[in-house]
Amino acid sequence: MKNITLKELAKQLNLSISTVSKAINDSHEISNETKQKVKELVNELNYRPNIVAKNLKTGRSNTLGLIIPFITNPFQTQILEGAQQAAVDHNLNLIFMQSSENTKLEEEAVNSMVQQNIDGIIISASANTNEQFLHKMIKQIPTVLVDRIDFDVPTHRIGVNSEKGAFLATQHLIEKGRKEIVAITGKNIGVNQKRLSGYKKALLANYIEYNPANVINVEYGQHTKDMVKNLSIILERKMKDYKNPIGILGITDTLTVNTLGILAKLGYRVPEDVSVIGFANTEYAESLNPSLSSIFQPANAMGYQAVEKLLELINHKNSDMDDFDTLYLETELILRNSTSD
Amino acid sequence: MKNITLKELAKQLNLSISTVSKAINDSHEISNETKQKVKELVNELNYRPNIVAKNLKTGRSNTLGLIIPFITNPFQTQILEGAQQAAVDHNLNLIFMQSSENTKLEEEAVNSMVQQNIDGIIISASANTNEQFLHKMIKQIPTVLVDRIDFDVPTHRIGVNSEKGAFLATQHLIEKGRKEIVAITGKNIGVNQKRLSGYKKALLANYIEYNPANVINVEYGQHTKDMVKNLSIILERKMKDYKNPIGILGITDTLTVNTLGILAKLGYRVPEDVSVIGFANTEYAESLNPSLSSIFQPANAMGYQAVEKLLELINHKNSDMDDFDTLYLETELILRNSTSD
DNA sequence: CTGAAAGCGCTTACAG
DNA sequence: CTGAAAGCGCTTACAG
Repeated sequence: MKNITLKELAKQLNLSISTVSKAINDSHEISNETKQKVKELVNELNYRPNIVAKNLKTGRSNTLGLIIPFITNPFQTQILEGAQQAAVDHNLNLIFMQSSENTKLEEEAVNSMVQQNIDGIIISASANTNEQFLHKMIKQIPTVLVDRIDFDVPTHRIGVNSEKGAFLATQHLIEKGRKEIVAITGKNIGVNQKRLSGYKKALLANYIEYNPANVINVEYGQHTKDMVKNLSIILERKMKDYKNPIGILGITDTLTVNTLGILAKLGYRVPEDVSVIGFANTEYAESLNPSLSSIFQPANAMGYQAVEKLLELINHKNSDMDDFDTLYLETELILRNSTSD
Repeated sequence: MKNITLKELAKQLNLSISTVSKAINDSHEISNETKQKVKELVNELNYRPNIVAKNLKTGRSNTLGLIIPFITNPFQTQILEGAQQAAVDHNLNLIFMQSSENTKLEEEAVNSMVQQNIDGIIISASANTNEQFLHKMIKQIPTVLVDRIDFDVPTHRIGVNSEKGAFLATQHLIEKGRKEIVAITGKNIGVNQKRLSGYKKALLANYIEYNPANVINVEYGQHTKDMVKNLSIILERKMKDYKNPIGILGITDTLTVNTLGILAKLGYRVPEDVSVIGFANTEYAESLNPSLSSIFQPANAMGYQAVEKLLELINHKNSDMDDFDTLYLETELILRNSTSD
């Protein structure tokens, strides 16, 4: 089954390749009559232009890249889903790579994508990424930051209004009469700052003094298992020092859901002893133990808009832009059993 | 920042383009001395071959496609993860599309991928796909079936030993003294047959008569919400007819996890009244309500091997093969609280 | 309105 | 061992 090419069409129609090409692309230079004839044959033979050849000619690959820490993280899966949808809508391909929260793998992912002539990259930076690296990356290839955007770099950034989400969640814990409000964060994640700031502001607004001992900072390394073990040890040690009832704010999906599992193992009752709320986008929140109150983030929309912002960047590659957008999408508080007693 | 090309290298080295190309590809025709010089400049200028041009020349896109029903389904995410890893390891790109369990979208996905000169496709067929469609697809483009493989089509298929998994899980429920063993399946999913067969064989092995009323068949359509509602109504109606304690076998991730949520809402105690085990790959099994016993499937390995089988197919495109492999990877029973009382 | 020609960046028979 | 030439399938200035 040989592929039909312009050459073949031209031959059958007794026209030149250029004319056929223009007819297919609806150029104004071509007569309607010719266009008509060409299109008929295109349909009859089911001609499909060779996109690789087109790409070579136009110098683009029509492919975008997405780099995220863990595809199996449901929140990040949703970012991917949104980005993929946007790619389809814009007739582009999307490939993704995982950094596994490892800066070295992350760098390799960027290099590999650059090497493949990817048109641009959307990145949710891994836990220990430094700004230096992102600066370098942005010079190499059009880049948009997504979700983990607390970096001072000259490009578009699409995130979530984490501060407000954290504020509302903390406020909710306080209203539920929690004597101690604990925040669980992952070391060096680009979302901590804003979320902690929301947490602190809520304390302030309720005349509660901020206590650094109430912020638990977990190594957020390569293996979730190690992280869970660490968190487990820390929680076991610290929980008894806190005044009951306790309220916990989880800073990421992974931290929040695993906190539930750990508390169950340690024998704490949720929400009676400890109520838990966190940034969590899992579809399964309803089936968790207990069903989990969460700050829902529009991950899907974030992925989608990141693609659109990236396209803006790619299309204005040459005109030097120096005003970049930072979008903060709104979160939503979804209350379930883990905070209702 | 203009890209370095072979032409540029050739000019700087006072060599022809062909020689440079051959030197870079380590052709035996080229002297070591020349290779040396070329490679030095390659490193110095950080030359990266234009993959698009290479693809045009070789007639391949070096891109594979994966079509799955729902990327947000953790099990399918793992298939994607494995496939992506394999793609990276083989220096290929992977793109994916979602069918949303909709045969029309599925067909569009295939068309779109074919149009883009994808080298081959891995597909986990959506719930109502008919064999006819797959036969047609296989003629168009190298195709490998993954996970949902109960179709009689001439190509490689990579699945899981579902029958054995279902057998062991059912056996486990029986050993736990469950008076009634209920299976929850989704209508027209390509994995039902084998799993139900394992279920039936376990009954048989324990001298329990198979009762069709114990197989709940849910519409497995586009929206999970609708599915949950349906299942909820059916369970509410049927559960009281069954003899306690009941054992439930869930045929998919989605069905199993949602069954837990529904039972909780209906006020059934798990595992006291109803114990639940199912095919489920969620990372969060530990944190479910209660922690979920499951038949773990090597989804990741399935995705990985599907890519390798697809490459076999692509590389032997011309030699007509007529013996195709069907691989059944082994499952693993992981027991947690939802079946332990 | 149509077509001949150049070129995107590479590979690979073929000649020398 | 090196190089000139053709060609992958397309687009697009340019000429007529």
